[in-house]
Amino acid sequence: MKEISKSTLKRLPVYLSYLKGIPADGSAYISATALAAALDMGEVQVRKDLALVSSGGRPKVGYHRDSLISDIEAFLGYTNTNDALIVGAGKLGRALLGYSGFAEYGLNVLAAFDLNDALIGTSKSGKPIMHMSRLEEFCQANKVRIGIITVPAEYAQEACDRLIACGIKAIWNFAPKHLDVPSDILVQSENMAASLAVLSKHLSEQMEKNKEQL
Amino acid sequence: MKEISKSTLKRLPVYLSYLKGIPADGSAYISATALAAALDMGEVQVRKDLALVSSGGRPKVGYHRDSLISDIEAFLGYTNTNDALIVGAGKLGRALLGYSGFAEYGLNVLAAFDLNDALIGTSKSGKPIMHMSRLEEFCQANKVRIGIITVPAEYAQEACDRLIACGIKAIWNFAPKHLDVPSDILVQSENMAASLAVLSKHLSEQMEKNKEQL
DNA sequence: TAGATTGTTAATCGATTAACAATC
DNA sequence: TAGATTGTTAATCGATTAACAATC
Repeated sequence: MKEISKSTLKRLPVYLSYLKGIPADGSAYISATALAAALDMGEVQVRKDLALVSSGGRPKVGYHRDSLISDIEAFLGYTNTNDALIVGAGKLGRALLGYSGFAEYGLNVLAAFDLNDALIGTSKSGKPIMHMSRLEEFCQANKVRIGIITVPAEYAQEACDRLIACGIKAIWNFAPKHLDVPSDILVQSENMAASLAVLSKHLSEQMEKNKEQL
Repeated sequence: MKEISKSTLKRLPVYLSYLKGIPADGSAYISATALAAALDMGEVQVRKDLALVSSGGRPKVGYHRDSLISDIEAFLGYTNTNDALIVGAGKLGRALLGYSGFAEYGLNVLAAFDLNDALIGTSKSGKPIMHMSRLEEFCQANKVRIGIITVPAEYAQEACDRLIACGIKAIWNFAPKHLDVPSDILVQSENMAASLAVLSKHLSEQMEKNKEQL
């Protein structure tokens, strides 16, 4: 199989969610051209991306929608479920703990952990919030492969180190902090600050443009 | 001023948060080299990024930390505060409504809106949750410039259209859905599915490697 | 057959990296 | 002065786009 670029990897779930959202009463087939038009993307780019994960494309017809969905899901590894736990049961941590939509991506969040005794117990979602002291024990009892970090920035590295010591191989980091990890561990940082920078710059540029027009 | 690339724009907040986290009792100066080392980045890249937003770099000394922070903030437009509102007061919407850390990025979330009467009132954060029918009125009374969408995917386009009709120029979209907007409106999508794809692929690749070793 | 579509090969573009000159 | 650092110019790399051949 050809190497896949990170940009392609990030576009695949976009295709996937669009494909899943198509009403079932329509055609069973969809072309890369149609996908590109619906998502405002270059059609060559879409075609190339799809070619990397599926060989089901037929000239004049396109891709069979359901097969394409399966191919993308298989490629992304959504078919094996990944058990995860959350470190930090603050607002964001609890929101993620209660979010049921992750199952669609093969992500199964088992529990959240926190130092604050007031939070320990069961959340509204029915999933347990446990004390940090039970983290190691829990990891050994369950095959947890993903750690989600939603603690304040100053505790993020510590949380990260403990997760790695527990044998976790991939970290989804929501703390605005760079994490130092061994090279075999993947850190995926959800960089809200970066998004805000893009928004903020757009608005300040627009304000400048308005000034110029006066 | 030179054109700035989107990749640079997204790295600037990373530098910013690192700079802010440096204890004040250390040196007042920091070099691009040191920044690069701390954040695991290329030092030429950091130097080039910083040169775009600040001219305070001095050979052998580096940048004055506080001035560099100011320069980055000014460049990103964090000095003007942007008023924002949230559409969708579900778990994620309420988590964002209650998050106090956005002020640091010049983002001021005023209120959340929802169709569900049970949610209307005041959230724990002290900020109001209002009925969607009052959206237009609220936008006219306040200078809202950013709309944050946290509704389910199927309502996202509708929410987006209403926000644009209210005069909003930038949208931060948490719904897993592509939004169609006029060209002068900026949509920044927080693509959690993309992050999950990266995590999932990493784990499935690692599993394959383990198999090969048998 | 003609036309829509796929998939591939070549060209372009943009961003990163390397090399180096300038400065304190 | 020597060395650390900045900032710039040139080379490389990777991803996107364009052109085109293949297919049903």
